[in-house]
Amino acid sequence: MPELPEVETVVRALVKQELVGCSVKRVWVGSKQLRRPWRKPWSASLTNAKVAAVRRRGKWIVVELADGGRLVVHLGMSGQFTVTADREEPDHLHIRFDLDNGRQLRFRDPRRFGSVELFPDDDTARKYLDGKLGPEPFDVDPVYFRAAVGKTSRPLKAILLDQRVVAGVGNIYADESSFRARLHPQREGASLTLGEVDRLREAIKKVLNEAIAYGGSSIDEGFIGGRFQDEFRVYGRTGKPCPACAAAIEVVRVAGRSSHYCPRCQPARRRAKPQAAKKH
DNA sequence: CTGTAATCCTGCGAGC
DNA sequence: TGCTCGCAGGATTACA
Repeated sequence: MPELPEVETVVRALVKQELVGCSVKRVWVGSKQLRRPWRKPWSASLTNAKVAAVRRRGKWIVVELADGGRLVVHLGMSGQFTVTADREEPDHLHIRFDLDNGRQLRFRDPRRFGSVELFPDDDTARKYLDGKLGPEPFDVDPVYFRAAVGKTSRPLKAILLDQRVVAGVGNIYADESSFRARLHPQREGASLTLGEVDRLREAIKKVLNEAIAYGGSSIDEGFIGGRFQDEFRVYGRTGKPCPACAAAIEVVRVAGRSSHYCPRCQPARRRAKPQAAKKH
C-alpha cells in the first residue's frame, strides 16, 4: 500500500502504539527471503535493543535504536509493520519482535517485495538512504526542481517515480499530482515551462499533505486508517468522469506503469498560446 | 544518458 | 463453481 502518505501513517501509528521506549526481548525471523540484497542482522545485536525513535525517509521507515543501530524498513508493495497485542500469528509473517510490554512488533509481507535491514549506526543508515533518495517533497528547493525536471527528456511520470529526484512519490500520487498540476504524464520534462514545474512541485506537496491528513489510502483492507482513496481524482478511475470537466479519464502505460489522466485537463501538448492579434 | 522490459512474489477480480 | 489471465502500492537490473 505504501507510498509516502501510507508510510507516514504507519510511522505515526507505531509512535501512537508507544513503540518508542520499548525494548526488544526476543526476535523471531522466518525462513523465507525478503527482497535482495538480504543482510542478516538478526542476532544478539537486537536482543534488548531499546527503541529511541521512529521516523520516515521517503518510503522508508527508520527505527532508531538507543545503541545507535538503525533498523531500515521498506514495505514494498504489500508490507505491513505494526505493533499489536494480538497473539494469533498471521500468515506471511516474516519478522516478529517480542517487546517488553508484552506486545509484538511485526513485519508481514505477502508479496515479499519489502526489506528489513540493520545498520550499525546512524551515519551508515543515512548514507545508504541518501544514496538512493532525493529531497523530501516538502522541502524541495524550487531552483533544484526546475533544473531536475528541465534537464531531461524523460516523461513526467518517470521523473515523478524516480526517487532520486523527489523521495516518496509512487504511482498513485504521481498521477494525482500530475492531474492537479494539469500536466500530461507523457510530457517531456524539458518541455515544461518554469511555471509548470513550479505548479507540479506545489501539487505534489499538496496531494501528499492531503493524503497524510486522511491517513493515507488503503486499497487492501486491513490497513490502518486510510480514506484518501475516496479522494482520488484520476487514479483507478478509468472511464469515469473527470471531477473538473467530466471528460472520461483515460489510462496509458508510461514508464511501465498505468498512468491515469484527464485528456481534457491534461493535454499531451502544451496548449498553444491564444494567438494575440498581431500588432504592427 | 535514454527508455523499456523483466524480475522478485502472492492475491484478487474479470471473464469465460 | 472453478479455471486462467492480467494486473497490483516498488526497486533494481539487464539490455537495446
